Amino acid sequence: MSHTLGIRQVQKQKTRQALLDAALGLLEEQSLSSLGLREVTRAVGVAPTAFYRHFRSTADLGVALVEEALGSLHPMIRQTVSPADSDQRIERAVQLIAHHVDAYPAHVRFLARERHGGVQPVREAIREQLARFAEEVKAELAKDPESRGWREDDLLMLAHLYVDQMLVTSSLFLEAQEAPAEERERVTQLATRQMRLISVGRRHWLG
Amino acid sequence: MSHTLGIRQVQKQKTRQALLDAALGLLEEQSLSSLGLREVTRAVGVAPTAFYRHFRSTADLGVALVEEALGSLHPMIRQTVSPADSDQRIERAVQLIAHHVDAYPAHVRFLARERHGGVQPVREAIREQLARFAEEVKAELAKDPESRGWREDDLLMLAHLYVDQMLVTSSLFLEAQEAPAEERERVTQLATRQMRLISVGRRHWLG
DNA sequence: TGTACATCAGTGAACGCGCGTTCACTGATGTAC
DNA sequence: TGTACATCAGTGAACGCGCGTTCACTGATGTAC
Repeated sequence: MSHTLGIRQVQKQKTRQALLDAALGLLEEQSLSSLGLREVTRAVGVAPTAFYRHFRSTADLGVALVEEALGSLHPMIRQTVSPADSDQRIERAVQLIAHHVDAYPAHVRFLARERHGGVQPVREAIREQLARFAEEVKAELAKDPESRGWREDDLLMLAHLYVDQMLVTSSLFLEAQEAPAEERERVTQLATRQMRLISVGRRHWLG
Repeated sequence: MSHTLGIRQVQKQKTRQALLDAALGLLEEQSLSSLGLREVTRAVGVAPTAFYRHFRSTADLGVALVEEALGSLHPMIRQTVSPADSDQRIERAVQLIAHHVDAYPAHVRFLARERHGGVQPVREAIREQLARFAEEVKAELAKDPESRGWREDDLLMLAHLYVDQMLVTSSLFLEAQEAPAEERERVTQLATRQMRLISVGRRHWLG
């Protein structure tokens, strides 16, 4: 006996998703703190007042976008960082990032923009998600034999370094999105070597 | 025979600076893309139309703020990164960053916010300044005996890694600005160890 | 199955408000002689 | 030094416009019997 949503619920979810999609599109060229509620409803084709049936404010919508952009990414990150030969793991990670930026450029741009943006609840939501990523990366790194003898806080420090580096790399791919393949390859090489340098540091960290 | 500015020029510069200062203050709690021209002039106490005597638009004012925030920092960076014992250099850099964030928190916040913000000319201005920093850091690193045998593009890759790491560290100090000394010390330790790990990677990069 | 009532997603008019920009202006400062 | 004119930073009124929010509403969907 499966629980199906009623017609009303289904339609409501559709409208909500349309508002999120429209907002994300509009945010390619501005920040959340200047996004207008009427702008969003106009893009969807509903009355301005319909907005309030789904979100309290554009800040509230922003928090929902953070969940949409990062919530489903945890399993992927875990798998990407799971133990393997160092160079393999790095190649895997860089490919994952390149692919993800290609598939969801607007989400990536939104995160880069609002991580330090003008809307406090959204900054906070992103900060929380990134902290979760760091914890998850730490847990995977801890499985490596290489991590024997490491202090807990040093492992977390390293995990944050990797997470930040992934975000830097995402921004680079995003900027190179419209560029010729040659430029994109240059970014791939740069990102790979930066990750490698960090991994070399990791290998020689103790003693 | 020194050239002194006339009364008119001096007064104009004062008003211009007041506009920049007021804007920077208002930007602590919002992004440039939502900053209003009238908001700024109201904070200064001049008529809205006076704004146009100094800037074409708030985007134009933003570009001026980038220059103010980063333009004078080049000599300091150069000196901080100039050759020295690795641990000394890292300590110097972290102290410089902590001190700079304390002295100019609004400028630092502005840069973090607008680096990926919604105003294209401002993003571009920040990008250019950061590329200059990376080139300057690269030039200092090249002086180290440790850099023998390094390819030019690997040196620049490393320089970018250090510059990005400085920005990450600035954001951490900014978030910890109101926090107790204990938390600030924790940030100092974290930043120091991250820089050290990168430096260890550098030392073992070749071979 | 049919009926009577409740729910609630989306509507549309209305509001007061602050916005960016235009324009002709004023009066202190600067300059030429 | 004094006079006559030019410059130009800042003014203040006016404009049309889009904003967020309120409110009572409509009519399709849901529920109880």
